[in-house]
Amino acid sequence: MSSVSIKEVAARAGVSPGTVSNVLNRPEKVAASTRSRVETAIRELGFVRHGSASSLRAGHSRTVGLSVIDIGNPFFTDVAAGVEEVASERGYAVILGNSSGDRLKEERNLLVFAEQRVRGVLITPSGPDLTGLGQLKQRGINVVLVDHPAERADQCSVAVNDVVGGSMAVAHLLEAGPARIAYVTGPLAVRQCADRLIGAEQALAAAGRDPAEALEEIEMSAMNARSGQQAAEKLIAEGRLPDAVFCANDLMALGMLRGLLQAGVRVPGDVRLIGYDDIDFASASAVSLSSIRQPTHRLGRVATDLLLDECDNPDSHAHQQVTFQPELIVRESTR
Amino acid sequence: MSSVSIKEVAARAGVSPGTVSNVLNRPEKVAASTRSRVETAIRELGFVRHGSASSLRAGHSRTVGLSVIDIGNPFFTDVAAGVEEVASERGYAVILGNSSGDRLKEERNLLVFAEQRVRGVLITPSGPDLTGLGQLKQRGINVVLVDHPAERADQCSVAVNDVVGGSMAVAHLLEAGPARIAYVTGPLAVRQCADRLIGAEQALAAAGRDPAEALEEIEMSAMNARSGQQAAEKLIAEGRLPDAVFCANDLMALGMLRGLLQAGVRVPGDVRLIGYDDIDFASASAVSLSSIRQPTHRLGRVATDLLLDECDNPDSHAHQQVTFQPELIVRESTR
DNA sequence: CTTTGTCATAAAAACGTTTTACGAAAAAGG
DNA sequence: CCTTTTTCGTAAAACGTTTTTATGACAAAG
Repeated sequence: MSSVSIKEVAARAGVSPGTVSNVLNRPEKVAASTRSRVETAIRELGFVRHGSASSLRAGHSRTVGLSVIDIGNPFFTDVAAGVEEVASERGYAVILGNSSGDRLKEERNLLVFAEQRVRGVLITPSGPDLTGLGQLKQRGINVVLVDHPAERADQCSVAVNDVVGGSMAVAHLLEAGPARIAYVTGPLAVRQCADRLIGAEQALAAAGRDPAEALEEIEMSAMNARSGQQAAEKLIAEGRLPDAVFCANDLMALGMLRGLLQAGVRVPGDVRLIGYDDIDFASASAVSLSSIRQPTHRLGRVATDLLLDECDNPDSHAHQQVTFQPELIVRESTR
Repeated sequence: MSSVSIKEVAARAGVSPGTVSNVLNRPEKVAASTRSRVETAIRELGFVRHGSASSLRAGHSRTVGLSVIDIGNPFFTDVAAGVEEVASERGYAVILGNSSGDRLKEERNLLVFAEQRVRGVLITPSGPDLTGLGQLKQRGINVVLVDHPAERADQCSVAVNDVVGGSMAVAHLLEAGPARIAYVTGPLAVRQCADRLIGAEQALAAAGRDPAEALEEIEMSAMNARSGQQAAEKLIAEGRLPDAVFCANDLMALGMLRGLLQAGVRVPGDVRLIGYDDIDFASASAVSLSSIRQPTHRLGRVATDLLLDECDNPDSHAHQQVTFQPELIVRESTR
């Protein structure tokens, strides 16, 4: 109720409102004695700056929007944690939006962000169509793509090379000798899934094998543990187990692991298994899971650094498309 | 850049700015013909309401703050997903803060919320000291406690009965006959951990056993898979394995499971194991984990419903302290 | 002792909405 | 046909900041 304004602070400190604003925003512009007088007044009155008034007048807020595909996936959770860290350090608030892979929901999120006049948006697009983002940029809202390389040089992006990751995974599976491999994936319309497949095929080709023959694709609609287990049941029902399985993410790999073990298939004895993302639970499962590690937390941090740099230094800012390299983590499931 | 204001919409529709505002906020107050004229003008110009200006004048924003203890824990992730769903449905934006169990960080979050003049705050307090929340309420910001029962009747809260949950877990472990049980927990200063211990002791007492003798407490500083595995190593090093282990959350239980299996201890053969939270990964692990399920998603949804009801109907709103009951989920690890 | 320049502060005008008080026109009532 | 009520719109005043321009004091320069 009792909202104390800059005016009351000014009155108590015996200065004008403008001076209080200067203390808040350009402390160096005001004499040390007045400054400390104002500061104690602020403390005594428990004044908190009114963000809306501030951003209305200043023309920009101290918030960023974060739109992710699935907040339930540890991958995105780690990214979000990194984003929150940096934003918080630099005095920005994070507005969270969960698109659930739904284009409509994603657009609703962007509308909310626009209404809040966020300073910038961090987004993992749910699909290949980025028109909505162009509109944001027209409105002066900066955009950084997360886990999605920018096609054009006029914007920042952070991503991890999924082709390389897919290649690493399959090359590792082939180390044990020629093998028939199943690639269990989410929708191939999802860029990450498609890129990992390309990498897998490259690795097979490099080993002198024909992908069409040595690689079986199993495309599921969801990318969670349940769908991984369903894929396992399908493989078992068909009766011809592959020598190795590469899952497009760890959630699916964990489901696959469970399905295989339940059916009495030994991992890695009968089937070698590798996942993707290296989520915490990958190492905690009973047969610890080999995986492709992505620098998730760092992804979030760097994306936010880029975004806030763009916001705070619009002139000197140079757009960057950062690509990280994934890392192979070998554990029991492929030993 | 091109920020179109309500004025330009008004000009194009041939009405006054006030009328546009009415179309936006009280559509029933304006004649159908003018309304549609205004609406097409809005569409044609791509007008988006300026949230800051709106909340400055109206005195309240359409945002809520969410402060959680660990966004990396699937428990909180599920809660957050529920919160985001409801908020989004009702046109509110969610500002996310991660306290990491750090009191200072939590206060910084609350300050940010206050600056943004959020309509309300959803918070899982990181400790027993709730003074910071009192200040918020003085400022007219509604507060709903999440996973923490309110002590006083003047505010809303949603929680799950942790005493009952702890009791359920241990009673279930005792079904197989008298057993020596280890309770592997996070800091007992955390209410949830302490309550689950109380429940555990009650269950033992009800079975006619002396808790001091039949229950060993192992208190770890963190509540993740790593600390669970450390606890397992400690138990094994000491050489006297309990008959059953109750872990204060599933992350610790998964670590415990891994530690035990690696040492050749059979689960549930040698040691029966139960966790808490029933996170997705509990059922996906190779020896699927018995657990105490909490309605996490629902917790988030109900909390947000209560908060927004309090915001939108301050007069008719009746404070509620909702307590859910947990549910025992039996899987392989205790069969 | 004047003039010039510097600097801290004051005063006032924005920012884009919502809201209040009020008028005009239309509908209802006699 | 004249009142009374109702409906629909307008104009203008907020909301709490930031920012620009103006002002006055005081020091340095002449």
